[in-house]
Amino acid sequence: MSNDLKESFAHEAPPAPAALAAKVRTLAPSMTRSMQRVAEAVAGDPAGCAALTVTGLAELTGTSEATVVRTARLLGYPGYRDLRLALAGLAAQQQSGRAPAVTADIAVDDPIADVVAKLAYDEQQTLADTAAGLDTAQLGAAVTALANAHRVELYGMAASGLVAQDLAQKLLRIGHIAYAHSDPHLAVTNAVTLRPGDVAVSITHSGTTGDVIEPLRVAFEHGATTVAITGRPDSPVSQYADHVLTTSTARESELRPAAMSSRTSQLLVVDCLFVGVAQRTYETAAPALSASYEALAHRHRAAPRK
Amino acid sequence: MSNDLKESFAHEAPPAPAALAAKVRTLAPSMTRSMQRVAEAVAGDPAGCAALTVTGLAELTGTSEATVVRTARLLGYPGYRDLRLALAGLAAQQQSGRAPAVTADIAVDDPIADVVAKLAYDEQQTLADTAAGLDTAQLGAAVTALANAHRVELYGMAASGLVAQDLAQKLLRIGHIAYAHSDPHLAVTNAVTLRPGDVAVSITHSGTTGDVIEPLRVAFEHGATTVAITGRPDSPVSQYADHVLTTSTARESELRPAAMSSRTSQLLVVDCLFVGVAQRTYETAAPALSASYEALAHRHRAAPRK
DNA sequence: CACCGGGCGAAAATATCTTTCGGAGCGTGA
DNA sequence: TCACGCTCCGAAAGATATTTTCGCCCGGTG
Repeated sequence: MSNDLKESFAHEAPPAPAALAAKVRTLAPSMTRSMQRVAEAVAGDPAGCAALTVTGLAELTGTSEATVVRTARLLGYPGYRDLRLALAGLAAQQQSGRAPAVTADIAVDDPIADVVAKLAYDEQQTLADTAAGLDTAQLGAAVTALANAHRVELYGMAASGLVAQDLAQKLLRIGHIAYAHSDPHLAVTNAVTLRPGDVAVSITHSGTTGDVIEPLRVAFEHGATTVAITGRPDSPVSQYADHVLTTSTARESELRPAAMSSRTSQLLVVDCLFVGVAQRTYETAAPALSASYEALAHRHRAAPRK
Repeated sequence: MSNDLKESFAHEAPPAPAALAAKVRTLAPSMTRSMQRVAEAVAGDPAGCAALTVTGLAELTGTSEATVVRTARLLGYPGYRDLRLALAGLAAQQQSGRAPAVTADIAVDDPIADVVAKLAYDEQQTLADTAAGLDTAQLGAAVTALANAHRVELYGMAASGLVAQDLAQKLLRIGHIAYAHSDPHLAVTNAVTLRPGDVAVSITHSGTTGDVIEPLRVAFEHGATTVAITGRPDSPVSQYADHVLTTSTARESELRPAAMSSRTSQLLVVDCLFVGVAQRTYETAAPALSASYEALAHRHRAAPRK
């Protein structure tokens, strides 16, 4: 009961979240000298003050705990504790506000933390670009072909070869026959054996890698369904591709070779293919997935619970 | 003095500001039941929890104050008070930030366009989490070791094996001696030949893959510098690692195996290592890079003029 | 010069957080 | 199955931080 009175009196309903600096300015004139000192410190360095206890802030401003609490009250908070929380929030907002300042190229003398931030940002950008630029019709067609394929052969060299292997591994896990080839000779001889109903996939960022174009051509001519994953949809590789999936091309720099972002982009495409196939063949894919988990269980040491 | 030991063990240097959800996921498996309850509440409703005292949160989660504090510690904060501040910051960020995008799991009947969007978003999230959770001190140390290494050997199985190969390929391109191994037997026999000045890197998401722990142990015992890239910093693999680089753990679902996001995360770490090494050895790395470009030129067909 | 009133801080009172300690539950090996 | 040892967990003591109380001090005033 006595609470009712108390609450109705504290009509400063919403404690300001971010509009704190403004509130300080508004209320400053009505503050006493000591309180102004506190308010000033708070407005000037929210992050720093958030790290301080009442006592700490009192000392910093050369005042007392009581004054700090009074100031917090004046600013509309129930006490210092809540002001401090608001301060932490404000600091976090400011922090995140100036985040996207890392678009610059990576320089030789960048500190390691910047490298991490820039790389992460660039790769995020690459993912967004790829997703935006992906032709879902082509993707759907490719998924259909893969899902119904009797056999899938993947061709890719160097970094793209790893992407090919990644897809092969995943398709194998859900019971599809899929192999990746990095040896140009074997790739071609392998392509010769393909027939209608089989699928060949070539992965090349430039679209001009002869070593993966050849097997795709052979596969194409033997009647297999062919898919190209490339950053250049108008490149030679597309000639022999029934379905072309376009990866994005990010600007590269000396310290960030194109292989990096093209790989990210290719992997996203490959993941989409995989999930698409898994969806279409869910009946067999799901049990195959869990079976492969169990089969590997004994190769893992007991996990530490603590 | 006795403190030194204690602190050096708690090498989780920076209390996470916004990467809290990621940290919860990373550490959740190593948590006890009660602590998981707390972590869950915290990750689920940062704003709500920020308004609660230790006692309040303990009651909400049906646990005790002690457990709440323990959880806060595990997450890298000195105590609950600091976790609470971080929570307030997180809440403020979420408030100001845009709405949470398509966070839903991928369903069997999702149209292909949704699959693309969800995968892209999830991978972006993974990148952000990884970047936020990466310990730059450990990363820097690992880079230094790699840059000065006489020889680098990489161990990884299945998907992680591809990541290992990716790094090996890139290091080779800038003139470093680096090889990736996927054959457990060869890996161990190879590790035996390592000596001080050499570097061994094991990549395993679970941290429990015996096949890559063994070679790392052997390398460690032979005096080589060892690095572990894992999603579980407290797992067995870390035992033999001079430097532990933590990758993020995303929630997985049936159609989105953990391998997908862990691979993304691992690749970011590996890219950071590569760029770091390239920076440190720029004098030799730069010419090596352009030389390898030229060497491959003749394997590309004429690019289409338009 | 005595008085008054509000601003202010020291210190008590309270709330909150941290640590300690021992009991309960659980897996392990005999 | 039972005893053992282990870790997990919460109650309560102990330490900090916050809020409140109380009265001094200072400047203005009659």
